[in-house]
Amino acid sequence: MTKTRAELTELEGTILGVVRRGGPMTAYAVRSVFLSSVSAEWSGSAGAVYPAITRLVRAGFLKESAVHDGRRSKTYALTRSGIAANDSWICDIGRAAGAGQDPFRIRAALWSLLPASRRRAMAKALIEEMKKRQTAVTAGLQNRGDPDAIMDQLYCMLLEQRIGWIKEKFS
Amino acid sequence: MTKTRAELTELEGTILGVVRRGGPMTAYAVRSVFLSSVSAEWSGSAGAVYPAITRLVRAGFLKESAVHDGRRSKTYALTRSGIAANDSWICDIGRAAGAGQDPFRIRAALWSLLPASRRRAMAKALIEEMKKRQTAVTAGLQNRGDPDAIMDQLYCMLLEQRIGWIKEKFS
DNA sequence: GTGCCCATGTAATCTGTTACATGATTAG
DNA sequence: CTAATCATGTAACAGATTACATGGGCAC
Repeated sequence: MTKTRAELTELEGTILGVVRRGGPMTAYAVRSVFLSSVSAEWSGSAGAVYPAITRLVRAGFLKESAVHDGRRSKTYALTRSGIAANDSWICDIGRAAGAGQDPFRIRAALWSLLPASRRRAMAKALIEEMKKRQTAVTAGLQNRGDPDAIMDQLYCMLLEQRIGWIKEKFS
Repeated sequence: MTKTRAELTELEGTILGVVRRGGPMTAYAVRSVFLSSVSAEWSGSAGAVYPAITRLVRAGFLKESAVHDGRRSKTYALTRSGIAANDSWICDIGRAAGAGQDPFRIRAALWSLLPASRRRAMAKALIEEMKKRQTAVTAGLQNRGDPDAIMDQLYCMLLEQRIGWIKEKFS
């Protein structure tokens, strides 16, 4: 009886998704996706990714793939049960309907407490930052053969809606 | 020299915000806010809230308030520096512009991998769940003198946008 | 008086972060 | 050859979760 956790963490599920979409790849490549992504908010730290992959291998969801690149790298791919596990993870309605610990919403609820001048300054700076990120994401969408396309598109929509909301409320 | 962390965690900042808006209150009352909130996604676990409040007291951001309720409860309120700390936390542009580890976006990026029938079933169930949450949040907005109003409103907007997006993409 | 909610806390565990350590391979 | 990048990992630490432990006050 191997002790098995009931559900994948968000990081584990995301790693499976990245490998599934990106084809057989190394742990390092998975990290790079996180490190370079504008909208996937993980540090991509080795201390998280390597242990997570170890867990996924032990659980039988990832296996070392035959594909190698001449380096000393290990390349991973999803197993059958890895695909099944990822399927039910992406179909987890309860989690998909939530917004996580959204740092924008949590703050927005408190902005009314600020003095008007500071609130206006904050709104202006925030809109600028959001537009900058939209630009960065849009540029990324054009340059790449893009695995992150949908996530980035949704992030852009989110930013668009929020910029509108801030303008309406704090201007 | 007391060792002081540079920035508040999301939980710490949120606790300060809850106490600031809700007036002097007990740790238990803070937990109840998290436990009952549809849109603030924390477990409200004692093991997170009590230690966090202890840290905030030690940092000088919360103090035991004079207000008591006849029980053995301790009631907390923000200090001057607690208000200042919360102000700069809610004005943290870098974090406010992000969307956190949004469980919807991460999954949406992978739904194209599902067989069409399963995808349609998932889309239908998800829309239902989202509508249910909208109803719950809307009901809450009417019943209460509401501290969570803005956060819940933004959650509703988010759900509205996503329901539209799912319908457009997966129907 | 007994069950339920108020109220506070701790212990074990898990996951993720930062920072460090190491070495292979390739581009200039 | 040497610097940058590829590549893998560990150690110390922080923060959150679940589950447990405890006890006071109130309603029936």
